[in-house]
Amino acid sequence: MTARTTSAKTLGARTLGEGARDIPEATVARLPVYLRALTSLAEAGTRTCSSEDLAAAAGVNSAKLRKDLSYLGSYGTRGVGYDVDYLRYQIAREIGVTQDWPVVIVGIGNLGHALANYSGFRSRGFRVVALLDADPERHDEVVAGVDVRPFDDLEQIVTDHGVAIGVIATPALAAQDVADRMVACGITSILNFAPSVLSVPEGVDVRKVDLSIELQILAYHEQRKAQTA
Amino acid sequence: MTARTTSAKTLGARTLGEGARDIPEATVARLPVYLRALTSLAEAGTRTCSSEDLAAAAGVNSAKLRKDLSYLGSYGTRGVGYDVDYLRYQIAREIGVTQDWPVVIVGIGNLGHALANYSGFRSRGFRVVALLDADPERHDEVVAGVDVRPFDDLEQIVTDHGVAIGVIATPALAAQDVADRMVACGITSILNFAPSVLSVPEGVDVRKVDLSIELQILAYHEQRKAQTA
DNA sequence: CTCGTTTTGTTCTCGCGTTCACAAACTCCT
DNA sequence: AGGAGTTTGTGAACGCGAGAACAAAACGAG
Repeated sequence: MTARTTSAKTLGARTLGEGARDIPEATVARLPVYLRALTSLAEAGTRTCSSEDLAAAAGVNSAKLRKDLSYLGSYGTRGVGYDVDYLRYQIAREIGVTQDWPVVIVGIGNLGHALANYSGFRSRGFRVVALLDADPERHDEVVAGVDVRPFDDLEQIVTDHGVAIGVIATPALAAQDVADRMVACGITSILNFAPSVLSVPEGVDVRKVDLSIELQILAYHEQRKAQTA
Repeated sequence: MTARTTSAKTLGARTLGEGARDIPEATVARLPVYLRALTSLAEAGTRTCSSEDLAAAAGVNSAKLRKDLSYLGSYGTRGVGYDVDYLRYQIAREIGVTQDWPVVIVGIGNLGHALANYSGFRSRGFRVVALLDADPERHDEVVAGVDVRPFDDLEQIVTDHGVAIGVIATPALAAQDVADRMVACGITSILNFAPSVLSVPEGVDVRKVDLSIELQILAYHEQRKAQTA
């Protein structure tokens, strides 16, 4: 009853006078893809594109794309298409990547290293303000220009920088403890790379990325292919 | 029309005399989670568990869990629950992780390192048989007990080891080329970590893991929280 | 100004996935 | 042996998302 992943249900009950549109979760998950496709088009010098073009670049159906964009508003021009830069800005604003998001990463193993160095974060407004690890031997290291600090500094860092998003890249056993500490400090969004199910209170969003699960899904389909062949 | 992610549609049209059950895609995605939960229960010494117990450990609704398991067969006992070891074996067999899956990883940057060292692969039957990189400077390195080899060795390795699954951990620009080469060598399942949309022919499964997209989804919800507050 | 062309925004329908609710089946106790 | 208590497996209802199809709107040619 506690563990809650990002769910559209709680967001549906929103009586906001202003924008008030609640975008379906499936659409939210695709907006970043559209954003990347638009960036790619802009870099190629394209000023305007049709929904067909953009859908092809994003790898989705054009009807689905138009419906997704319609949740944001009417940013296209019939008979013409979408202005690449304008649409890009609108999506970026809607997702929230026009602002700066301070992020802490806990667990500086192989994966933590990779995440800290990942350029895709910084380019989208995510700024790694701290790397934390429980192991004192790592506290001298400097990874990606940020030095590794003890896990107990979490609260200090979170309050100092106003961190709302935390990334867990620890072993499975430590993940729940880290999550609890994060929540206690005021973090309300967690990206969990540890292979464990997290329990968090209402109002905290958790997204899970599990590398081995993805491979297992592929293995299942691969096995099916082999059986019929 | 070419890019196809793992879809239940094509699997539905299957006239297999034997097991012939086509498991819904959503269920397939949860089976690895159940598998991990069962392993965890087994390590804790639990011999038997109810659907309620297992559902709690896996972080899902118990009704959903029971329905998911019912696609595999009737492996429980009413009034008692499920035998942990037995169910674990059945799920593992269904997914295909009882067998050995040779895997190649292309792109040995930070993420490639992390993937090569990830213990969760080996423990589930995935064996990294080769690490490939286009950069000649890396061909001397040994990562996770496997030495890095030139990308052109791909075909040789795939045929030698019967590799069916490939992992792409290259920059975005190289990803499509790598995918094309993989497909040409006979690889039919690709796990793509590069932030780009892959085009592959019918019959090849692609799963995408995009680190920055996950953060952007969290940012969207975080922004919504802040707006109403 | 009018007509034809292009492309968006939206409505409608269908299928999948989730959840509830309950009958069937098993155990244990008396 | 019989009944009370559990727990599974599944039928049915419901809601969300995908895709097709079309009407509304903009543009350009004549």
